[in-house]
Amino acid sequence: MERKVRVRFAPSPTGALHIGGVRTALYNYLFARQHGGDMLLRIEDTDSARFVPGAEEYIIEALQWLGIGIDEGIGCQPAEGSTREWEQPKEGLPMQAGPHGPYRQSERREIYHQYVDQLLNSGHAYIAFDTPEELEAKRNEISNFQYDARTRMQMVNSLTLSKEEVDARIARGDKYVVRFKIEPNEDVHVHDLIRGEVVINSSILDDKVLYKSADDLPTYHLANIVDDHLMEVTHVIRGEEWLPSAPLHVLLYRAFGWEETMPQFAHLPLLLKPDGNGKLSKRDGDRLGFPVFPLEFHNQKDGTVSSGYRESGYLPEAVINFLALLGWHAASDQEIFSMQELIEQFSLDRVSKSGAKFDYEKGKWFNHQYLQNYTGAQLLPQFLAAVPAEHKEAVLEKGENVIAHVIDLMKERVNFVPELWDQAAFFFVAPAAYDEKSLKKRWKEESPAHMRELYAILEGINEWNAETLDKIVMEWIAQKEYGVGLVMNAFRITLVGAARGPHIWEITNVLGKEETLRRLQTAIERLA
RNA sequence: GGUGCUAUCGUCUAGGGGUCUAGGACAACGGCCUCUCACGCCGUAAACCGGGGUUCGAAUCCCCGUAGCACUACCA
Repeated sequence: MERKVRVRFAPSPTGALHIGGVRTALYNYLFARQHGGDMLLRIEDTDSARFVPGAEEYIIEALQWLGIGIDEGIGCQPAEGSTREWEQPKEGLPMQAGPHGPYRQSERREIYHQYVDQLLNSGHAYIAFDTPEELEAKRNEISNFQYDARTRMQMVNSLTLSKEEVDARIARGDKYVVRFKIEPNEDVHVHDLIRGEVVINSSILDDKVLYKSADDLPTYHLANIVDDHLMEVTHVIRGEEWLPSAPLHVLLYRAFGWEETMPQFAHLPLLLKPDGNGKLSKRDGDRLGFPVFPLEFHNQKDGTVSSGYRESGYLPEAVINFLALLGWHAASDQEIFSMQELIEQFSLDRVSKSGAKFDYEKGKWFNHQYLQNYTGAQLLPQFLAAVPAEHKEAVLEKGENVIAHVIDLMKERVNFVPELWDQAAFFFVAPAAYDEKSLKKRWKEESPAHMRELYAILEGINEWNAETLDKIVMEWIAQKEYGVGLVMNAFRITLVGAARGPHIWEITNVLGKEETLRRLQTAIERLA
C-alpha cells in the first residue's frame, strides 16, 4: 500500500535555527513537494530547561523568509476558506493546524503517558529510581559504565525492587525515569536511504531513558517515535548525528508493534567548519565573520545577538541555492537552481555521504548571481537602508529614478546590496580625499593643466549628455595629442577620488554639469 | 576507550570496472575587453588517503590500515 508522503522538520526551540537545520528543513521540503506530500513542522520542546523564548517564532519566520512552506503543524496559517481544523494560538505562541495536533510536544503529555504505559505493561520498559547523582558517581567509579543488560540488575529499578517497594517509592513522590529494556546481542538493521544497510548490535545500546517523572515529559526518543507514528510520517530526513540512535528507534517501533508503518530513514551528512575540523557551530560564525543563522537572533535568555544571512544582505533564493548544493548535486553540471527546479530535480540518492565543509566564499558568489536578477528600483529600499544617516539627504535629493539607475550601474560589481554604498557613494557625495595609489599612478605633472583646459571646455557645453561630452572631449584630446588614458584617468580621480568606477560619462550624467565642474575645480585647487 | 559513518583538486562536487592523459563550480593565477576599477569572456595551475586483493582491466568492487567526523546524558 502506497502511503502519501509525509515528512517533518522537528527542531528544538533552544535558540536560533542553525544553518544546518535550515538545510535539513529544505531537503525535507523539497522531498515533500516533489512527491506531492506534506511537510510538517513539529516543535520538540521536551527539554524544558533549554527552552529559549522566541525561538519558535524565529524558526517560523526563517522558513517563511526562505520560502520553505509548511503544510501542517506549527506556524501553519489557514488558507482562504480552509475547512481544516485550526487551533488558536496558545499564550501568544504561533498558530498550529492539522488533524494530528497538538504539534508542540510539551502539549502532548497525555498522549505520551499512554504509550509509556504500553511499553511498561508489555515488559519493554521498566521504572528506574537511580538519581542523576548516583549515575554520575557510577560513571566515575566504573569506566565505560552503561545502563544496560549487563548492569541493570545491580541498579535501583523495578526489575530489582519488589512491586510493593516500587509502588511505595512512587507514592511517596520519588523521582523516577522509565527506561527502554534493550535485549542484548541482537543485530539491528537500519535501512538508510542515503547510506544503505547499517547494522548495529543491540549490546552496545544502553537502556535509554524514555520518560522522566521530574518534568512529566518524555525524552526525544520516545516522543519522536510516538509522534512520527501518530502523525503518519513516511520519511525521516534528519542529520547524521542521529544515525547512531536509529537502531534504538527501530527497536522502539518494533516494541510498539508499528514496524509495518515505520518511516524510511535518510541521514544527511553534516555541515562542517570551513577551517580545521568539526561540526559547524555558532562560534565559527563569530570567529570567521559570517552568519550561521538565517536571521539575526536576539537571545533573550543569554542576551547574545547572532548575525543572520538576511541582515547581511543575502537574498533568500541565494541561500536556498547555496544550501541545496552543500551535500546534494544534480545529475547535470547545473549549479543555479530556482526552488521549483530544485523540487523537480532533488533526489535523496544524489545526496552525498560525507560531511561538507561550509564554503562561505561560494555563498557570496551565489548571492552575486541572484543580485543581478533584480532591478535598481527593486533593490532601492535595501540600498537606502545601507546608506549612512549623514548622507541620507544627499542621496534622496537625487530622486528615486537616479538612485535606481546608480544601483543598476553598480550592482554587478558587488555581492551584496549593503556593499553598494561603498562602491557608489561618490555619485552622491564629493570625494573628501584622493586615493594615494590612484594619484601616484594616474595623476601626472601635466594633469592640473589638462584639467583646467577640460574645465573650460565642459563649462561651454550646454547639451550635457554622454554623446556630446564624449564627442567634444575626445576631439579635444585627439587634437592636442594628450592621450585619452592620461586625461580621462585624471578626470576620473577628480570626480571619484580614485581610479575606479563605471564609464566616466555615466558618472557625469548622474552628477550633472554643475557638480562635475565643482569637483573638477576642487581637485585643481587641491592637487595643483 | 567503545560503536557507527565517511574518504576525488584548497573548497563544494561529477564519476557507480574500460569512454579518466579524472569533468564542472567557487577561490587563486594569467590573458582579453578597456579612460580606471569591477563585471564578463578565455585560459593556467590544482585531486583519486596508503597497502593488499578480485579482474584482461579499478577512482569505481572486497579486505586491512590510516585519517576525519558523529554518537556514547533524566539534550535534542
